[in-house]
Amino acid sequence: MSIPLPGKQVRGSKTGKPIMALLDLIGRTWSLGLVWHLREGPATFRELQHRCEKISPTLLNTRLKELKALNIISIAEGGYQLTVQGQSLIEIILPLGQWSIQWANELQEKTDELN
Amino acid sequence: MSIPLPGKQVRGSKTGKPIMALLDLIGRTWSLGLVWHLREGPATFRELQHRCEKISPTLLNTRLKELKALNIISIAEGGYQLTVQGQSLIEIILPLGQWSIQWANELQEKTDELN
DNA sequence: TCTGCTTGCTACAAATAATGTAGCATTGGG
DNA sequence: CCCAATGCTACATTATTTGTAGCAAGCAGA
Repeated sequence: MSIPLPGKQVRGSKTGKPIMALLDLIGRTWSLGLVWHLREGPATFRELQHRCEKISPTLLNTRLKELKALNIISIAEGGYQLTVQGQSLIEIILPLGQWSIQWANELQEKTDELN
Repeated sequence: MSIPLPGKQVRGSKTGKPIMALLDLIGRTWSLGLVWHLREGPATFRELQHRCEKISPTLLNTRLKELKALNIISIAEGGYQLTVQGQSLIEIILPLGQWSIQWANELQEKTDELN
């Protein structure tokens, strides 16, 4: 799969509108999960495999390359880490943690109602 | 692919931590894109195909079912639309629009520097 | 009622992407 | 020199996505 560069054709947009490039990126297996896990701090390749619980090294490497190319993560001593841009992205996304908990609760209630 | 129900095993978490269920969902092709497009208002099946520019009806239907089951969208007269929860999700995600524009600019600058 | 259209969706084969396992090259002790 | 750990590639298997065709149902007009 080619890297979803804004300005180039991406999934969902012939003209590569930035938001569509981003949604294309995010819509790839593990890509946001990786960013999410890097929130805890820099990590080596094997550490990332561990944080993700289960991800093939093949795909991990593919995603790392994409995210690097798109300037969301970088590699340094200590391992992979979020760039400044990556951090600003994670800040937007952070509330999803809380949201998901509430969502899980309401789904639970809904299921309970049916019993 | 089974629906990523919080509490069940999902990609990235054996115990189905809500955030992992959510990231699993979001990491599926088109799923966030669909939500994004519904932001503009309710849409019929064919209208959604149109908004997405290019999505196979097979997948569209699959995603719609998932999102319905997870209570993020619902169907009514006028077509598919965001539920209250779907709306609160979109509100979190809305800033991505702005973020992506800035991101695209900075990527552009980076590329320019190399020339 | 007989078209002729639109809509929502399914079928299914072909193309692409993700997984899992094995393992190799490199680095850093001891 | 030997051992262990790390980063990563190879590659076959399996799963997901796409693309095209087309059908059943509903509706409007003649």
